[in-house]
Amino acid sequence: MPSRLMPKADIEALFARFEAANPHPQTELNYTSPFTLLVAVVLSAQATDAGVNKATKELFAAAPTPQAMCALGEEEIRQHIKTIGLFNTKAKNVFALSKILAKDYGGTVPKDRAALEALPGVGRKTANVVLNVAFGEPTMAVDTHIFRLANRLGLAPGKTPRAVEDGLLKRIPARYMRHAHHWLILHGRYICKARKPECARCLVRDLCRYPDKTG
DNA sequence: AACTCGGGGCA
DNA sequence: TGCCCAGAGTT
Repeated sequence: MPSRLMPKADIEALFARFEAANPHPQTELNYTSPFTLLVAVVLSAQATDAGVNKATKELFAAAPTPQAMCALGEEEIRQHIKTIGLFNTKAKNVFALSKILAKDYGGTVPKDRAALEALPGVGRKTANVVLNVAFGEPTMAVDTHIFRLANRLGLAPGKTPRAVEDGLLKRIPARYMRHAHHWLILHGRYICKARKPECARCLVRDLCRYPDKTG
């Protein structure tokens, strides 16, 4: 099996291109604060982004803070997110974590991995997104897109999300860590798709270590 | 590390 | 129908 590890120089070039093409990448998830970001990511688990975007727009208009979310109540939350997958569990989790944030953290989102991962519905991936996007910490959130791209491109091949996360942290230059998550996730969503990657439109095709390039 | 959970989207 | 999705929780 040929090495699929992308050379460091190529990784530099890859992110330089992403940065040139999209200097200020933004997630498509609808959020305006650490709290709404946290909830948006919790809701996005195993759900399509279009549905989550619509649901969060409604939900956050009604309740943009933990206190407001508590006042809204679990049943009302459920009604707002009824169009996305796993809405039952997610409504329960959003209500429960809002209560915890309101009671134990004065309505703020803790800038602390252990505290975040202790919240219902929040795992390592969600905690990393919040730490990176909301608080600017150098973490890499490995979701299905990032996991796929790390292996396809050869950025940090690995069998488990944690192995990929560690590899990405080591191999991505520090100055790109702040936006790497957004660049990769948008690339995975629209170009390097799971089913039919559109290599013909790919900005970094010549750097890619994916053996089955098409298009 | 592997399995379960549990809805909608899309081929 | 069958497989996938911007995962988390449990065993």
